[in-house]
Amino acid sequence: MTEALLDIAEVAGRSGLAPSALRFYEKKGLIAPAGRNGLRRTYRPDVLDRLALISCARTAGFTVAEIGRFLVATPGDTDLRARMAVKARELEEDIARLTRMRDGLRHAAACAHETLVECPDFKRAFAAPAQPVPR
Amino acid sequence: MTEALLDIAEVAGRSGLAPSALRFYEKKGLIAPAGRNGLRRTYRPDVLDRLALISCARTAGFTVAEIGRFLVATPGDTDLRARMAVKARELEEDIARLTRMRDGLRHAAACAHETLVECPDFKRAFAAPAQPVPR
DNA sequence: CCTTGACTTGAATCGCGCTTCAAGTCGCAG
DNA sequence: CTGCGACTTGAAGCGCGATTCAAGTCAAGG
Repeated sequence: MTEALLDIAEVAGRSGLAPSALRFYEKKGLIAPAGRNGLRRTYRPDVLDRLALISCARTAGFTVAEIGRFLVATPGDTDLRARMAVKARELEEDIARLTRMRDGLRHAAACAHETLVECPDFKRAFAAPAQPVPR
Repeated sequence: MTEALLDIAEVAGRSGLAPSALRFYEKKGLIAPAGRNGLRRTYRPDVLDRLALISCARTAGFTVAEIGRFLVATPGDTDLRARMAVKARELEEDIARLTRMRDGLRHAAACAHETLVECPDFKRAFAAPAQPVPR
């Protein structure tokens, strides 16, 4: 356990993130090094969990700022809990959209219309509820 | 049917996109006006379907360039079909990630740990298979 | 001690997807 | 014909999420 701390390069390697990204996240308050070895940042291993979470949230469409807010959440922060619930609902919609898109793509990879746009099945997948605008 | 064509403002209104976005998409080859009325672009009504598709694809994470490529796809373009299949598989993963994220958020909105990061249930939701790196 | 080479910093740059802006052009009502 | 106002253009700007760069600093090894 004398080697408990990870060098930034180590963290970069294991997390799959660039060192520059780690510094970027630090500047944004998402992570913090445990200390330094000379100038070199060193991290506690559990930063890897945090980074996994961050990556996941990023690819789920959260902005870095949002993630930062979530990461400092305490149980008393009902405001933030509400925001989380909202986000969960938004994710629901995103999932539905992605699912439609996936099905559309699957069909598109198989159907035989001149161009995608002419495939009625494909189009049907995107009766997007963007702006109903009846008239 | 003498009024078959839509003015750009009309299209913007019905599609929920800004006129500037329409011009932007045109520059990128995603859409084309049917003609002009003076300087004013006019569109065939079916451009709305196309725009719905585009919006959907955008929110599904496709870049404008990708969408452009998909839109000109012909049945013979096996390359592109392959790419679509790949995209469909990627979407699958995205959906899985979003689902995990949603579940994590739902839990987070309810659980009672000091900070999110300390909630083992929450963390468990993100055993991200980013970089396994066994040793 | 002096080199090596991986890190450090802040600032600049990039790619994407638009939006905004200044300046110009048109159709149409009066 | 005149003026209004909604459009046109190309170019510049913006927000985000990083990456890249130049210049500096450090620990360890020869």
